[in-house]
Amino acid sequence: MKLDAVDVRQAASAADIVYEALRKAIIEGDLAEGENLRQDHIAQMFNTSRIPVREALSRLEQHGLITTERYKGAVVAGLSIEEIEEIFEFRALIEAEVIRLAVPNLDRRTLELARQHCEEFEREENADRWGEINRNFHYSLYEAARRPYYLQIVRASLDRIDRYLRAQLTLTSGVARARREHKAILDACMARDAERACALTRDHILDAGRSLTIFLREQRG
Amino acid sequence: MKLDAVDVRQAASAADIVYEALRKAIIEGDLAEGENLRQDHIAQMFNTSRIPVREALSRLEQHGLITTERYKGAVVAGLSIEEIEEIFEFRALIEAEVIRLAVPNLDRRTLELARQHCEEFEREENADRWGEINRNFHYSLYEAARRPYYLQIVRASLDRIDRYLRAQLTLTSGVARARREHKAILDACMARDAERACALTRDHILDAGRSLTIFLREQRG
DNA sequence: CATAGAAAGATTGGATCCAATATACAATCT
DNA sequence: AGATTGTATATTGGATCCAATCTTTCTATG
Repeated sequence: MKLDAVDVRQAASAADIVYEALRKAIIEGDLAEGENLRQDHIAQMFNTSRIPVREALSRLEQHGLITTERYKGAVVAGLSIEEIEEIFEFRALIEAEVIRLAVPNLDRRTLELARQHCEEFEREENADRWGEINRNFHYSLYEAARRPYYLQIVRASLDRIDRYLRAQLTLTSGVARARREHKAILDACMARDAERACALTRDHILDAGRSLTIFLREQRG
Repeated sequence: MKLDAVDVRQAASAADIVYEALRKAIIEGDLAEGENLRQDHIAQMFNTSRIPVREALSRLEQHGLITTERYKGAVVAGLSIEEIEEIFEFRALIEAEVIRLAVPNLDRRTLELARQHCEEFEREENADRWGEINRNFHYSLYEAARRPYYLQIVRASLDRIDRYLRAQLTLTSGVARARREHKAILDACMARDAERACALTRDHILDAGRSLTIFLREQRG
């Protein structure tokens, strides 16, 4: 018998589907911050009842992507500049450490994959895809750290600020710098220089954070 | 008009109450790992319907305190020794950094509060209370870092391993060492020595982790 | 006796219904 | 007119009901 068996136990529930769709929409900035999320409205969009929607909203709230008030409903969470700064600082700490732990475990295959993502990020001209490719590049390296708990936290913290990071890439012409920095990080990884990869990752994130907050301070007044 | 107004908006919903109760029970080890959590059963215990229970369970799952399988239900999550080691390593990284950031902001009042928690931890003989006092001591210092996002992560990661930490304190006579280490950390804070407080906190957590994993390896075979 | 398969019971996921609360707006009073 | 109260509507939180799935038990059969 030849077929791609999938684990039925993890088939997506309605709540899973709604959650993933909303998460993606918020991360990619398709839902503006402050926008109301009406249970009924969303339920109709997905051809389901409000129950799975409520579960999805509950999960989003736990991850800080929306805020809810009793009897008032959910709105897409916005972050103050201070909060954004804090999350970038946090990411710099964690992701630098993750890279340090990853370098000794990098094999030829993983490095080749990372190189491909890096090149794709260099070539890609469609700004809408930068966020995703950027994520793929970093994750392909992070995986080698073999630290599922760290990675879960990294993912959650990246989710919170991904919208802003995408804005930073497109609106402040941060791509050019990101491209250079990615190459430098990849180089350090290929040279098995954990300390250098760690320091470069840290600076990469802090640079992006600084550039973003400068931009936001101008924009928000 | 003279009355103590409370903000009605943050009155607890049924789901909040169930969530907090289950969280506490899991953290404190009153619910054994692997134990089934039947929606109906819990609903009856709290005199409510299954809907708020389901929301509470969903939140617990997001925080990793339980695992659920579709149509099968929820069980209290257990951690492998490797997972426990990873979380301790992670905590050492974060909490050390938090203390470093906190020290410059420590005022007389905060230090006095921390000193009281420290003394309480020294005096307390009831092992059931060590976990909570330990938490209070560390948190009273961490607050001064003024990093809400970091603290949220710290809380979540501590929640995951609190059961085991409590076991470590009582079963491996880790209290004596914890008491010494707390005093050393407090001393460093009072001396405004951020680097020393940082290093001591790091060692404090790694020590506890090592002691715990040794114990668990014996116990679990 | 062991085992495959069917039937029954238990449990979860989702839909629908009801109650509690918030918001918007009209009515009333000064 | 402006402020205040009452009312209608919209929306959420929770209860109840139904369908899908899992688990257990029972039975027939070799």
